[in-house]
Amino acid sequence: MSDDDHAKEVTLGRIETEVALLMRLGEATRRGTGTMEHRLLDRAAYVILRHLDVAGPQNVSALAARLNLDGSTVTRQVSALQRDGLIARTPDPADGRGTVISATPAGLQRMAAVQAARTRLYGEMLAGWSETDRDTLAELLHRLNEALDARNRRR
Amino acid sequence: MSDDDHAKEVTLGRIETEVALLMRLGEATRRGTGTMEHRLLDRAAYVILRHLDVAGPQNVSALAARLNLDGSTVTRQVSALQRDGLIARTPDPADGRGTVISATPAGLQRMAAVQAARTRLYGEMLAGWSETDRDTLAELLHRLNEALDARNRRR
DNA sequence: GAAATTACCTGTACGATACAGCTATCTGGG
DNA sequence: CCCAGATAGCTGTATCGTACAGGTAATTTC
Repeated sequence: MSDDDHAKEVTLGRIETEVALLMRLGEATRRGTGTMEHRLLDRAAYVILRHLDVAGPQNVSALAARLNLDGSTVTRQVSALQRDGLIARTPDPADGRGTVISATPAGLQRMAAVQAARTRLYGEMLAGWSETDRDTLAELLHRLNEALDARNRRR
Repeated sequence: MSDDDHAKEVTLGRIETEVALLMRLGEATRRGTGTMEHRLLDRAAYVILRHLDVAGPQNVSALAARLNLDGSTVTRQVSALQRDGLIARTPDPADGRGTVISATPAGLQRMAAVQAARTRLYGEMLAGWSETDRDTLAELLHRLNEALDARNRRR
């Protein structure tokens, strides 16, 4: 193996390590913020509401596909959200089998509160960072996610 | 709010978004690689073996504290690993209550295989990236994790 | 040396998820 | 136009990772 290949290998190993660590820490953080604002919304509920916010009302299958989840999982999550009044189910006028899921104002408001709390948290954590570094992190994470997503969809 | 503050807010929001997305994609990837090498080791097993590898034999409490997990969780994970011959439990000579957990050669080898498979995966995904970008990503992720960890420990 | 603490284990519960199977509906080839 | 197959969503069931509460044994503290 050339020196270059070796360096590349090392870097990839570091990325692997850091991503694994981030997943663990992220989980722990989510759990740890138990009684706080975060707890208003469990994980899946948050991502569903978020997606409804940016992508608009849509049916269960579309949500499942977009979020890489099984349809049954989304069905249950959506049921819980409906019970709490955070989303509404309406029959799909164009397809009798379908149900269109839309976020309610209460749902969007709740989601925005959680989002704000999380953003604030990142603000505290990254207080010592330069704006450039924060920007670069956002950008590289975005590209990493694109790569991961592309790879997931390919199979 | 000044323009600068606003820009900062936007960046933090992006970071929040991307981290959330990464967690989802990471989960999906882990699940998706069902029949592959990854499956040889479920998530917690992998991190435990990894930690034993870098930090050496230690007792359950130390592992739990380091991995931000409840002691009972580690106990069970360790039991499963022991059943599979990947770790060994020995009584702590210095403390009759304690059990020292150490990775077996089989455990280390299995862990290394998973690690290699994951690293290879990152290599494929990030094939189009410059070495500089990969390096920067590793570095920024590392710093993000430090920040997250510091914040978790503070409370 | 008794009281408080600690280490680990076990029972139990919960949340998120997947897969298999069901029903209702839709769609395309004859 | 009709039926065979596909699709949308729901429900039953199983698994995994995790936490919390409670128990027992060993250790530390005063």
